[in-house]
Amino acid sequence: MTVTSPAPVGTVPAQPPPAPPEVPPPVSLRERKKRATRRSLRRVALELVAERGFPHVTVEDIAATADVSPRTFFNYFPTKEAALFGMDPDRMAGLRAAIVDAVPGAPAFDAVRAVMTGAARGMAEDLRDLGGNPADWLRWMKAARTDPHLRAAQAAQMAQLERTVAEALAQRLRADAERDPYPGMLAAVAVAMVRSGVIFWSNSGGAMALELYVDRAFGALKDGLPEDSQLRHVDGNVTEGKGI
Amino acid sequence: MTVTSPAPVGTVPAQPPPAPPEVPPPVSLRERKKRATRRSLRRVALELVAERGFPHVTVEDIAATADVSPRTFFNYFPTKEAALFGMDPDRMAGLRAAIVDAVPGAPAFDAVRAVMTGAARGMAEDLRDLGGNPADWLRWMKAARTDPHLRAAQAAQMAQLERTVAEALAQRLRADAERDPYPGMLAAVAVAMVRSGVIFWSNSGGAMALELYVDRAFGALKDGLPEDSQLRHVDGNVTEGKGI
DNA sequence: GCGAAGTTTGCAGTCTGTGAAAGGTTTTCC
DNA sequence: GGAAAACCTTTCACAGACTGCAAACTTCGC
Repeated sequence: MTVTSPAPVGTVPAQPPPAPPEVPPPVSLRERKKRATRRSLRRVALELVAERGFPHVTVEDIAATADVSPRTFFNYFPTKEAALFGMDPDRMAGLRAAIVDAVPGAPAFDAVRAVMTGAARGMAEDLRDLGGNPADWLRWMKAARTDPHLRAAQAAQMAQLERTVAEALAQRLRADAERDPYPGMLAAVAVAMVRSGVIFWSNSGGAMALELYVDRAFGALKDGLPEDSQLRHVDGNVTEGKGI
Repeated sequence: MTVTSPAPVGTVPAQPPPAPPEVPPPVSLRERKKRATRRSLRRVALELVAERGFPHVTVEDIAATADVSPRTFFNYFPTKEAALFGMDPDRMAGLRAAIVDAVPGAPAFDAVRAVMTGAARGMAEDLRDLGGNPADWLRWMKAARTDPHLRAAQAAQMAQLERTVAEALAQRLRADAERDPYPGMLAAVAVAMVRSGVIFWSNSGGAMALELYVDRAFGALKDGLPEDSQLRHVDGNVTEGKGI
């Protein structure tokens, strides 16, 4: 898996990140049922929260709508919030592996950029899979930014993601995460760029693919976060003269 | 507010950020009591959690130890977590104002760097004020990074800080936070740098002032997060050859 | 088939967080 | 000074998140 060709440096635009190692065989009945249940709970949770708001949906509601007992809900998700934001463990593990192995020899920044961009695509796909129309998710994302409860929940989730990324980076760089600030900093920044991408993707009404926004955010970062990057022009609406 | 003087660019190192507008007169008895209660609750919460771990401390414990009713606890903090990590609203407002007004005309990056560095000093002072010996907080900070509960709580708190910073930046730049990604991105990155600073400050055993770590993190960021920055050498332990 | 292994469920109980109303303090204004 | 107003704390009652446990049920591997 070692790439001998000169590592592509500079912009690594949405390069199909080494597809997370597909899990090919083990799809037993049991496994399929579990996945179905998980997905069902997630879908229902999303729907109910979208229409009533987080505080007005109880776990009992979700469970009932998904036709399982409330106790089962907690077999799948540790908290009510997790049903909304939780990445499933498999995907998380895939992400981790991808960061460790992606484009060996390339700078960590570029590797993490490529991987996070790919992860963004994955998230968008998940959303699509979950059904519901785009208008729904956009409304939903807005809620996630508005409602304090949801904000907190999302933050917690992002923190977990960040930790995973940081650990993977430390491994990639053979660094001691306790002593070396670099992996943690890079992880923090990378996750921040993903969040930014998501926000502006949803603000733009999902005009372009999510991954493009995320990749752009990384680009802007690499350029030193210039106050007048192309990001300013997201929807062709060039604003200017914003002070220095 | 278009600035005509050549904007000071480059490092703006730990310039005493325009001291948050001191609240000079209104220290009525009532106000003093409230502050005492808040501080007491906070201190007790910290202590108990430090010695027993977050899940083994109930709000009832905290309230009892602080000699108030459990209901009163919730008059001060919306959640159990908030007692541990919550910045008080005054300080938050001060921060916001500082970002809007700091070093008028300077690039937003430099302004936010200066203000966040100052905020870091404030945090360190708060910790000192709260009493307990340094060893205690260091142990505490470690716990905050280790325990999943605490991590989540801290993340939620940081999200709130980030939002405040983003709004302040938008105001400073006269940007529309909905359309313009820049304030949000910069805020995300700035808060990430503060967190990094805190982490490495605590890892280093509080050797140098917290603000220095935070300022360094900003410096590293400005230099494009080079994989071999001086940050690598935090404790004189130069590690090398970390892949590209 | 059949036992092992894994899942779902009901139950009982703890803890967080909130509204409402009553009882105390502090403040404000004659 | 002293009362009325404003503000805080407390008590009570309650909804809802979450957990441990043991019984009932499915799926798996042979």
